[in-house]
Amino acid sequence: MKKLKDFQHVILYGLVLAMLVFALKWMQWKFVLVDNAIDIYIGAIALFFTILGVWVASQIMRPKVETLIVEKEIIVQPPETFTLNTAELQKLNLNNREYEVLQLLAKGHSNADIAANLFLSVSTIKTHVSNLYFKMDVKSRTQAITKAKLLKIIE
Amino acid sequence: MKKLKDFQHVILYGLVLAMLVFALKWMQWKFVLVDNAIDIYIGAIALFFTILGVWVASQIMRPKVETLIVEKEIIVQPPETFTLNTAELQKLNLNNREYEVLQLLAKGHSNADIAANLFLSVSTIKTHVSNLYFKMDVKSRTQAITKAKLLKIIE
DNA sequence: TATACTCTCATACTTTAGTACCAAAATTAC
DNA sequence: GTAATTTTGGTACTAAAGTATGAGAGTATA
Repeated sequence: MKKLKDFQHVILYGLVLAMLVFALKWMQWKFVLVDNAIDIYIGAIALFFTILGVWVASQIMRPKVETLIVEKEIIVQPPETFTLNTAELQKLNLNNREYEVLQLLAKGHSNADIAANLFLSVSTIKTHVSNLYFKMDVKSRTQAITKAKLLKIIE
Repeated sequence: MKKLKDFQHVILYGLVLAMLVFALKWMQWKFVLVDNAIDIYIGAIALFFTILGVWVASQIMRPKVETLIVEKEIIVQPPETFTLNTAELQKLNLNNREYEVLQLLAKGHSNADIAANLFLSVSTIKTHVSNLYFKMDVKSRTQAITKAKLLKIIE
């Protein structure tokens, strides 16, 4: 995908070449080229066109693209990095139901809410909650929530 | 800081040039150059040396360096920062005592505990707690804790 | 089969939490 | 100083939480 700019140099070069040929022709008419000087003449032509070639090359050549990677720090809020502390959870030795109840408890639900949610009676929830407190060594639901969050056994 | 490799091309070019001058000299001896053909001859020389110049330049010249900056994003984890959401706290319009009570509440204390802690009667705590619930639009201490932590108005 | 454990539910009771309403100091703002 | 707000405290009541105890049904497990 060469651009027009590249071709402009070629056209320019072509014009310069034509002008030089014309100049040469003119010189032939004006001055009699000495045979012995033909080598110098040819050499001058060669030198001139070589320099011209170099110049053309310098204009045409594609620039080399150097990729510079700049590291940019962006602070990202960790997307809820909650890692369940299974070790602590195992220590408490809660059964499935008790753990379920604990999770609902921590969400701010009442015993009645939890009972409705799990399709159980309030009595059952009370039993689970009491056992939960005993195992967690707490005396109220607020303490249970605080401790559970501290131990990272619930979100 | 040109390398030896760059000079090799110059040397090569010099050799080619010498060879061509020699070839030209030889041609002058072998064939009689027709005067009329001098233009074509000169043109050929010019064309050849131009191409040679371009080639040599392309080999020697340092390419133009265009720097392309690519930003690479690096994710940085912020180190566990609790930032009090003062905006949300102001919205709730809690007074000092209510906020104090809320903080103790969230630690799992009972009304009696809070009363003892602040040297107040349980009645006062109850009043504060009730007002607190009204302002926070909750119906129990567990909900208050959950909401307070969600809004980041307490640690 | 017996045992241990889980899960369920109930009754009776005590304690705590929460609501409603009132009111008196203390502090702050106009 | 007066008004508004905060802080305090009380009584009376209802609702919910929590304890203690017992017990039946189901499920693993030795």
